[in-house]
Amino acid sequence: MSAVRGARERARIEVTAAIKDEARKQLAAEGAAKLSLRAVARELGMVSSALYRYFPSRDDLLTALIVDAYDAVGEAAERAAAGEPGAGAGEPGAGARATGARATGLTRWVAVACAVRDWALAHPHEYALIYGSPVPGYSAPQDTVGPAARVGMVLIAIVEEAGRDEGLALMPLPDELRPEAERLAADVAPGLAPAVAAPLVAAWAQLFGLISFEVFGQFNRVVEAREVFFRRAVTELARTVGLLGRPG
Amino acid sequence: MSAVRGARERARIEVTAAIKDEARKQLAAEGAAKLSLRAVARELGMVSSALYRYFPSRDDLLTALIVDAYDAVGEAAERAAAGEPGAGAGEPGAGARATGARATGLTRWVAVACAVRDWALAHPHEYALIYGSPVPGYSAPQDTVGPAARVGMVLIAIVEEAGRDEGLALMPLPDELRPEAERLAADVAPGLAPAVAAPLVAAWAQLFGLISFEVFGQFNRVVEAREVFFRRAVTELARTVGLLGRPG
DNA sequence: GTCTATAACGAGATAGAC
DNA sequence: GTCTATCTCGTTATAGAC
Repeated sequence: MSAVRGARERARIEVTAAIKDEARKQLAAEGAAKLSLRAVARELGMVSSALYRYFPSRDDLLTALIVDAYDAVGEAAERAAAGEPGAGAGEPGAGARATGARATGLTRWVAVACAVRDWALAHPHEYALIYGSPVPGYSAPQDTVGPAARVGMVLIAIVEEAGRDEGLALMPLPDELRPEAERLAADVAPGLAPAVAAPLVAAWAQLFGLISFEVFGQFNRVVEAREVFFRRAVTELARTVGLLGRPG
Repeated sequence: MSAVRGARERARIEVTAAIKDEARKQLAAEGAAKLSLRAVARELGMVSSALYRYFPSRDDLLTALIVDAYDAVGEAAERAAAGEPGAGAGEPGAGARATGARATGLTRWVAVACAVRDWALAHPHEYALIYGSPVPGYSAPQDTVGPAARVGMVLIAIVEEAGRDEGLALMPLPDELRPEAERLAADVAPGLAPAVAAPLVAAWAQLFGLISFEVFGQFNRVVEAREVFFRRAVTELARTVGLLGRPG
C-alpha cells in the first residue's frame, strides 16, 4: 500500500518534470505568450486533458516555470555567496581559501553577480520569463514572491555581514529618502541600516540592467569584452552600497 | 496630376498611421508575439491582403513599431537634454534659466533619465517591445540601430560637454578594460575619452535596469516612493561617469 | 482514488477555392 | 474581396482502466 503510493508519487513527479521540461523547450522556441498545453501534451504523446491532472490550468504551468526559474537563479546566487565553485571565474575565496582567510564582502558580491549572469546567459529564455516583459494576460500569484526574493536576499546578507565584519563606507541618506528607506529596511530586512537599504535596492536593479542588456542583445555591436566589462561594472556598483576595496 | 499624387500620398500616410495605431493597441492587449496582420485588418474593417500594400510582412510592421518606439523615447531624451519642459519635474534649468545660468551636466543627466522613465511609464508596452524580452522568431534589421542609439547618444553628449565645460571626476581606467574602452570610444563617439566610455555604457545599462524593474513590476511591494527613489539612484549613477555635485 | 482517453464547447486563426 | 472548410486553442464532462 505504501509501496504503491510511493510508486505513484514517483511516477507523478516524473511526469510533472517531463511536462515542465517540454514546456521549457516551447518557451525557448515560441515564447511564453504562445506556450500551449496542447502542444506540450502532443509532444509528450499524451492527450491534452491528461495534463490537467498535473496543472489545473495553463497559467499554473506558467507559474511553475516561473517559480523554478527564480529558484534556479536564487540557488546559483546562494551557492556563489557561500563560496561554492561551479561559476568558474566568479567564485570568491579562490585565493583566500588557500591562505585560510574569509572572502571579503566585495569578493562575494562580485561572485554572486557573476553567478547570476552565468545563469542568465545559460538560460536566456527562462531569464526572459522572470526578468523580461510581463506575459500578457498573466498575473503572477503570491507563490512567486518568495522565490523571486532569493537573489535580493543574498545581496542583503552580503552587505549586512560585511557591515558587521568590515564596516561600510556609505553616502549619507538624503532626507527625502529617509521614510522610504526606513520602511524598506523594516519590511524586507529587519536589522538592515536604512541608509544602506535604498542604495542596495538600486544596485540590485542596476545589476539586472547590465545582465538584461547583455542577454536581450542591447550590447550587440557595443560591448565586446562582456565579462571583463561586467566584472568592472558590478565592482563599481558594490562601492555604491558601501562595499569598499579594489578587486584583486 | 501632382495634386492627385499628393492626395494619394496623404491617404497612404493616414492609413499607415491607422495601421500602426491599431497594431499598438494589440501590442498592449496581446503582446508582440501574438501581433497578427489579420487581426489588425479586421479591426480596421479592411481585408488582410490589403495590409500587405503598406507592410510587406508582419515583421516589417513590427520593425516600424520598434523604430517608432526608439524614436519616441529618443526624442523625449533629446528634448529633456535641451532643457525643454514637458517632462514636468525633470527638466533641467528650471531654476538656472531664471538666473541666466546654463544647466549643469548633472542636472541635464537627471532630466534625461526622468524623461525616459516618464515615457516608459506612459508607454509600458512599447517600452517592453524595445527593452524587454526579444520577440521569438523576430530579428531586428539594420534599420533599428540608428534609432536605438539615440538615448545613448544623448547621454554621451551630456558627459562630453560637461567634460569640456566643468571637467570630470573619473576613476582611473583599469588596464584590463583599456582595449575595450578605446575601441568603444572610437566606435561610438570619437572624441570621447576612453576612461569615460566604459562607465558611461555601464550607467546606460543600469539606468534602464531601474526603469525596467519599475515598469515590469519587480518593485511591487518593494519600492513605494518610486520617483524620489529613482531620482536619487540616477544622481548617484551620474557620479560614476564623473558628473559631480549634489542635486538642488 | 488516480490516472488516461474520448468527445465536445466556443473562440479564434489559417489556407485556398471562388 | 469573400466564403468556407479545416486547423488551432483552453477547458470541461464523462467513461473506463488500474
